[in-house]
Amino acid sequence: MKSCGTDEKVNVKPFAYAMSLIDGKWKMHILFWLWKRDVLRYGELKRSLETITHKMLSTQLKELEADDLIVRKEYSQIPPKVEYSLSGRGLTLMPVLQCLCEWGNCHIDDGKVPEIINGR
Amino acid sequence: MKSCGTDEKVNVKPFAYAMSLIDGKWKMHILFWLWKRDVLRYGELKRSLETITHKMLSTQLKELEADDLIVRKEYSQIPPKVEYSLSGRGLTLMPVLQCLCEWGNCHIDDGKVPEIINGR
DNA sequence: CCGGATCCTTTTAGATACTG
DNA sequence: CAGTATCTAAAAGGATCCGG
Repeated sequence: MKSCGTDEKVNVKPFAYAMSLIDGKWKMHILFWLWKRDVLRYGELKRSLETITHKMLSTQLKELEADDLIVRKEYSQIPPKVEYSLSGRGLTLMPVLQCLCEWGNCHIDDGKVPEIINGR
Repeated sequence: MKSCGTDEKVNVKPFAYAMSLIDGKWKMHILFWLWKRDVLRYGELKRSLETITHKMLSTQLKELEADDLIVRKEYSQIPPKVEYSLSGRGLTLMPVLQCLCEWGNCHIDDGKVPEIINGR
């Protein structure tokens, strides 16, 4: 039974809000790797994401940090060393990624041809 | 305890595969509305998404249909009538959206300022 | 090693007009 | 009503150089 009138099953705003934080092209992928590896330096992250460029990585990292989804830890030394990890708030988002991973596992070979996967 | 060697907590490919299906700018939003409303005509969908353009909507719908996440039902009549809904496969993706909605609900007023929300 | 700034190319998105 | 096609404007992306 649904409450008649203004709202149905789900509300738009919480969804739209969550989407606005993660809809950058690489954000989910960055969160994924930080989840998988716990802590990564800038260069490690770049290598993990393979095809991402310098510019993209730094802008996306800054936005994620501004939204308090990741934490940036800078060591004052030369050469510089910067480590990234999930923030507490970022961690709470991991069930979503978990869910997505499970879905991928179940459906990756659905009969459909995923060229994306075979591609590289 | 993690299996040492090649893989850790999670695999990349299932995640990358899932991401590849939903990373279009409007895809998640379209799936969301079809979930919320069950069935929507082309025009209804367009109104629901508010700022989406004609072109975007049709291309994203075609891709979602090609990936078997939604179903397009065309009535042969004049004026034309086309209804969109989630496919069986698309439905299995809803736990992910559910999860995202719940996260949004919990974090939408985290103290952080979501201009996105206040904006309109 | 990290990452900001710049220039330039490619992609994407919006507006408009047109068809069945 | 539900699209497609075309043209143009805007944004994203890549390469490179520089500086802490």
